[in-house]
Amino acid sequence: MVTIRDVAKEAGVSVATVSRVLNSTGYVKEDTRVRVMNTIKKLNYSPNEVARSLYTRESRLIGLLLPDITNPFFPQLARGIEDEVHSHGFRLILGNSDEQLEKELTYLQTFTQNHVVGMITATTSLAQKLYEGLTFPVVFLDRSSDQYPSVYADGFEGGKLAAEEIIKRGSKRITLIKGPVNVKPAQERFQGSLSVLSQSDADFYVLNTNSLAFDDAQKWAKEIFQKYPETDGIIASNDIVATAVLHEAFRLEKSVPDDLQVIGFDDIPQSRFSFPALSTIRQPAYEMGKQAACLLMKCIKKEPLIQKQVQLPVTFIERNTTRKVEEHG
Amino acid sequence: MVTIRDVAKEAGVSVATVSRVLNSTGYVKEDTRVRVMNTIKKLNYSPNEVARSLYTRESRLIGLLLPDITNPFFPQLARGIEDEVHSHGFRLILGNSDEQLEKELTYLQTFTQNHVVGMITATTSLAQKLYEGLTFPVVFLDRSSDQYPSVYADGFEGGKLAAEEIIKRGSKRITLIKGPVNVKPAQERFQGSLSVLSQSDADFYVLNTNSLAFDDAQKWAKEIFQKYPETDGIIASNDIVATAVLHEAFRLEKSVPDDLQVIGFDDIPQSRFSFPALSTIRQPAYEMGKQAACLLMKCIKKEPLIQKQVQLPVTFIERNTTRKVEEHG
DNA sequence: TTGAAAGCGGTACCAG
DNA sequence: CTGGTACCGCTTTCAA
Repeated sequence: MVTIRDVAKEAGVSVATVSRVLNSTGYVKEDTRVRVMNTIKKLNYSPNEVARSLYTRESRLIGLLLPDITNPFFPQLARGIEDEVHSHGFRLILGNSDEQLEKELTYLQTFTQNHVVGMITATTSLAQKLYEGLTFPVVFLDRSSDQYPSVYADGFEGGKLAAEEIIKRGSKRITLIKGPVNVKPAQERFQGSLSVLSQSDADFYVLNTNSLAFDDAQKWAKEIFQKYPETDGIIASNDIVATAVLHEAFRLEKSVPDDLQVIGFDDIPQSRFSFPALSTIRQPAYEMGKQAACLLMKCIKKEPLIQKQVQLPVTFIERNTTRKVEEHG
Repeated sequence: MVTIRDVAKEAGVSVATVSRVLNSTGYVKEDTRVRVMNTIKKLNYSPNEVARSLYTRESRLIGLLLPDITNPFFPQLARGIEDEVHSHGFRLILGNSDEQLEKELTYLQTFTQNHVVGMITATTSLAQKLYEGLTFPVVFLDRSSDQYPSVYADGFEGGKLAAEEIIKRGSKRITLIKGPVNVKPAQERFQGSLSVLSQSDADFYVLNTNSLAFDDAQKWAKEIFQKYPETDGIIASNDIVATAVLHEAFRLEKSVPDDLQVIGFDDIPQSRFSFPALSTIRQPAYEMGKQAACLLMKCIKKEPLIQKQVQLPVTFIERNTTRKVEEHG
């Protein structure tokens, strides 16, 4: 491995000088700068980030904590983040928390030990105080925080939108699936939908659930049609759950959207592929990731934050699990 | 930040001793070991990985290079890897290459500069010589290599299987979509299918393509039905492409699987959600990730490799885009 | 069984 | 403008 000392010797200068040209700090005569640059190229030298990091107490690494990369919503976030930070010369350490406090702690420690310059977290942590001792900036993604900069979609509005659209399209006996209590975005949507439903003249039934996984959702789906067979509209916690509902409806030979409307949440890439193609409330995942990364970049560069909270709009994506409504009906 | 010196002072020993208890190396009297452990806990000390890494020239980081985390096949790989390496105390630095040589190089440098202990790559790099100068072990995933340990599914066999199944189920005029030439696994499948088709009595048409993205695939799909409208069986490069084909078939009101059979490749999670549910050749992605990580762990621990090449079997997943065949027909 | 001290490969202060 | 050198926090000889 070629070190800064090798370069210095070869170029006939001191390590201090090499360091200066490397970082473009202090004064270096143009001649020597060029000479050093050449030896660097000649020796194919690239500075040891670890050594640099030890002294400066900062790496070029950024921690990214996600609930589960296998959930199709998160790769989009991750990619938005990567594209942004990569262009600033930063790289990502990735962790999956599975919404478990213990794993989250593990990664917080990893990030600290490796001198990350900042982190982005999209995981639960009802206990925000976990983040208090940290020596680097934190951005919350997909969930809001009063204390920390955060980027999130307007879940409450999304929930309202879902309820409004399903009512507007004629459902009268609506099932509202309440997501896990510890998943904050799911609760916000739930509250949004609830606020609309409670003021509407539709009957509705709230189903408590404790996960957003497909296999679990299949059970909820069965339960819904058993307990509330006359339901003609289902607002699901997310697109995965909605898809499970769709499957069960198909199995029971319910006609979607004529007898039953279904609305999801997220607009994950595969939602357009389901049958019927899923109507859903879209969160701009890639954009959210990108914005979170931008916010973090600003924190790192100590630039003032114009706004700490970035709330991105959600939109209703009309596909085929909801009925058409005549605009001038 | 509390350092090893703080612990040493507090415990009334030298830093050398603290280091010894930290790493369980050398002799330490039980009394002092306990005392040191207690102060560590009391001070909530956790060693600085960067400093450690500088001296040992090894971090606890592993590089993971993927083509694109947004492609649903890869999160599964990533998760398999993460679960395995996490249990050994390692963490991941994640990079997307987009199959671009330049980005790949960037990450190779990042990994080197950060002293990763090893890396797993699932990206193209026709230029395997890129990896030759590396000072840490490399495992190839989803593609095979003669020189490096690698984990991959049997693409050639998978291609054969797809062709056999579609023929067995009655397609006579088959379209074979040839994936991008620089994506090796796609080419292996292609060759596998080709070998079967060329020996069968089916007519077939080969469509050249240069990407595996959905939006591009929609164009190929249109092209297929234009150029070869009488086709009654399509073997797609992967599930994404197959889904695009399905969409176009639906638009043209082709009846699947009665008039047209479609087979995909990968069995990404959403394939069961498509309509009709996609028949496909399954690659055990999570398992592949896990195996690759195991292999890397062995390389890192310098344990002998029983086998350098791990080839995992592919299986035909029969769903609804292929016809049923009576077993004793 | 323990401690002193020499690095690991950079950065940055201070002197010249 | 340039060089010498003291760190950054940890590991590992070598002596005691």
